[in-house]
Amino acid sequence: MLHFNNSLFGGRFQSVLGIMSKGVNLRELSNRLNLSQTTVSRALNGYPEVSAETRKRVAEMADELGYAPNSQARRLATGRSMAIGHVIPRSIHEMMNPIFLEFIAGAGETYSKHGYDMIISVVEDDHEEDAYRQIATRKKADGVIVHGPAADEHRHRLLKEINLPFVVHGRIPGAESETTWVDMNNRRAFERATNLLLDLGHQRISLLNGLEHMDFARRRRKGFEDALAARGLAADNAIMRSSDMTEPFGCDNAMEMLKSDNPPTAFLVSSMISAIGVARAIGQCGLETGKDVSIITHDDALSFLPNSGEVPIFTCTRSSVRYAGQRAAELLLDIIASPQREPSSLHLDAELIIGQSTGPVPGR
Amino acid sequence: MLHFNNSLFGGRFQSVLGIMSKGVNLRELSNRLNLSQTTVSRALNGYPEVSAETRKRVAEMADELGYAPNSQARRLATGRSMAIGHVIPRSIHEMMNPIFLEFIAGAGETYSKHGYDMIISVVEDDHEEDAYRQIATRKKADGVIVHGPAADEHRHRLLKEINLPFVVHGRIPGAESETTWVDMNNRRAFERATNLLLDLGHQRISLLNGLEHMDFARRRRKGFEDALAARGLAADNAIMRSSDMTEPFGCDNAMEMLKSDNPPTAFLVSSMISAIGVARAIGQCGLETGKDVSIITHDDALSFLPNSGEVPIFTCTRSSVRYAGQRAAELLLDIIASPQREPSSLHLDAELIIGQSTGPVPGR
DNA sequence: TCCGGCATCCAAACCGCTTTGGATTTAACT
DNA sequence: AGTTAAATCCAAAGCGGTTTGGATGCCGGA
Repeated sequence: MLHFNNSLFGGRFQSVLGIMSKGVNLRELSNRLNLSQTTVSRALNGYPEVSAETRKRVAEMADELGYAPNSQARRLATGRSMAIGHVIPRSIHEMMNPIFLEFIAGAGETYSKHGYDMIISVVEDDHEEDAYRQIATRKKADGVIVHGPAADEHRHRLLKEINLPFVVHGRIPGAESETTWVDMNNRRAFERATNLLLDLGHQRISLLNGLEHMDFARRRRKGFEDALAARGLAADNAIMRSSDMTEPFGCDNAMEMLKSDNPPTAFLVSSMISAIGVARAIGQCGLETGKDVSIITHDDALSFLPNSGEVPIFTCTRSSVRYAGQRAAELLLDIIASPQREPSSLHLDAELIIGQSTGPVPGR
Repeated sequence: MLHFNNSLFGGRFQSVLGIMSKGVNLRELSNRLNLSQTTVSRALNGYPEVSAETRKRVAEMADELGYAPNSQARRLATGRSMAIGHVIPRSIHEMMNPIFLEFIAGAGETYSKHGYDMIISVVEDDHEEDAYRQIATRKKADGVIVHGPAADEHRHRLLKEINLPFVVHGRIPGAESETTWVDMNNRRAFERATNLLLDLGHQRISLLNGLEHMDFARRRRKGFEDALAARGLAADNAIMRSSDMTEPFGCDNAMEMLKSDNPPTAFLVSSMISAIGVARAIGQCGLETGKDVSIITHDDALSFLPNSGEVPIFTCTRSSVRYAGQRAAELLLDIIASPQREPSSLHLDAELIIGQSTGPVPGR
């Protein structure tokens, strides 16, 4: 009688009758084929020094036995972890924003297309540096994406020091030429948006911006101010706000301003989510969006907030972050594949799309 | 003159003057200490058969050299990948929803607290099964979380077959007792919400539900219908909709119904996002939310859509998905740590919170 | 006939860690 | 003094792949 020692199957032995597959390793596979591990490995990985016939045999047996190489072993042997890291500090993650998610989704598509894994670590703020160091020394990932660069960003220095390939989503002021990044043209987009409002006769425009210690928000503000300045106007701090881009942020501030002595006739908003809040405030004041008060928002093309249709709800500057995610991931994989060649950064342009939320300034 | 061969440093040699750390492995470390790898490994991992003094020496040298064990090697040796997988099929991910993100955020906290990595794979719909199989055979993760169970769910069978530990976010109908899950009481929550509306005199209530091939949406609908039935009322298909929970879904449908001959006086909505849409529609019809028309929504406590304050904007049933994520992750880690002991599932209760969006039916 | 070259395939080293199965030393007990 | 037990430490064998450096056999050309 046959004696089965369970441990032979690595403890994964499941049923004598069932397919007991899913447990073979390279050694067993090569034994079954009467070939060396070398040959089998090469056959499977498409190396040339293996005859077509052998390769076929190997392939067939491999999938008959349900063989798939153990990731850890392969990673150890090759020295590549085949994974990309995304570290998100608590502070960002407290306000876990959908834009991040959408970016991740895009990047994830690219990764899986290229056989890479995506690993995400949420860490305490003061452990962020640690997290990157660990990724590098423990070889957890072959590269990382840097999210949400601040105005006084420093992570890129660390990453260069520890020699961990990276791509920035956004731009690091002062380091544009020495880093690879994917960003949209924030300044230009907000400049155009502002010009549109100015053309419609609006002179008193409120800016509801993202957190201005972030680079993107600074650029947007600059675009806004540049456009005003070009027409000899100055921004009024009384109607500019900066915060996490939540719905209530939009509503509360809009409400307050609309009720003030000198209310804005238009709002330029950094996110659809807050723009929805602004629209709510306008409604609650008994006013009509696009008629009494105009709104232009930036639209990241989030999937759960579609702003499409023949005439979109919101007039907006639109740029797909998901697309940015895809491309950023591609750039990163490029860098990893050939570290010598400097891939060029990517400057995405936002479209300016006219929707229902803008109209000429009332009483003009 | 000293001749430095870069490859000696694994190519990671950076500067003769700088700390050229971050490259040592266990062997080098043990050489420096004149100890065996065994002893060093044990010292570092807290095994008892090492003297306190030695342990201290090891620890000091380790962090002087910036030693950290290579993850892949450790994983290969221990057979545990120290990672949890989340596979998200395209179809879900197309509509990459914020609820998922928030859950992930919660789970991520737990993982990092326990030294686990989180790996996310976005896959084509027809490769979902493959993805799970690969996770198991290639040992990519020690367990997975099953997201968004459908009414006719089958993934749990596969996972049991391939012996991959898992926890379900939500419940699998018919498999409640044989799987570990974390879910909120969807039926009860919607029943209570409906009762509240009925108590306020609303008789004609619209249900804007999530996709009803999903288990959670079915339960919610059941709660709604049960409450109606208990008062001898029947649900009217004309004012019930089911879809991805986007903003326009809420707005468009509410608009259509409000303009109909027999409009609802209240809406029961499955997500804040759609509820915002409903509120917009109400405003556009010149009506007032909470006075002319009532809304109760489910609130997943998404960070970018806070619905708090003294009197929250929306009356809601609230349950934090982030918390669910934390707990689901904990359960999963428990299962992995001690596979024999069946951890109990977790049934979260949603709070019913009165906000500004409900009021007695007009004209009562 | 002999040799170089090509096409195939293999044995063994290696990746960096954990862990088994002792070996050695020291302290403690008869 | 002679054993025994406890405390430390180590050599070497995995874990499951990839990759280097040949070995072997077969062919055509000189």
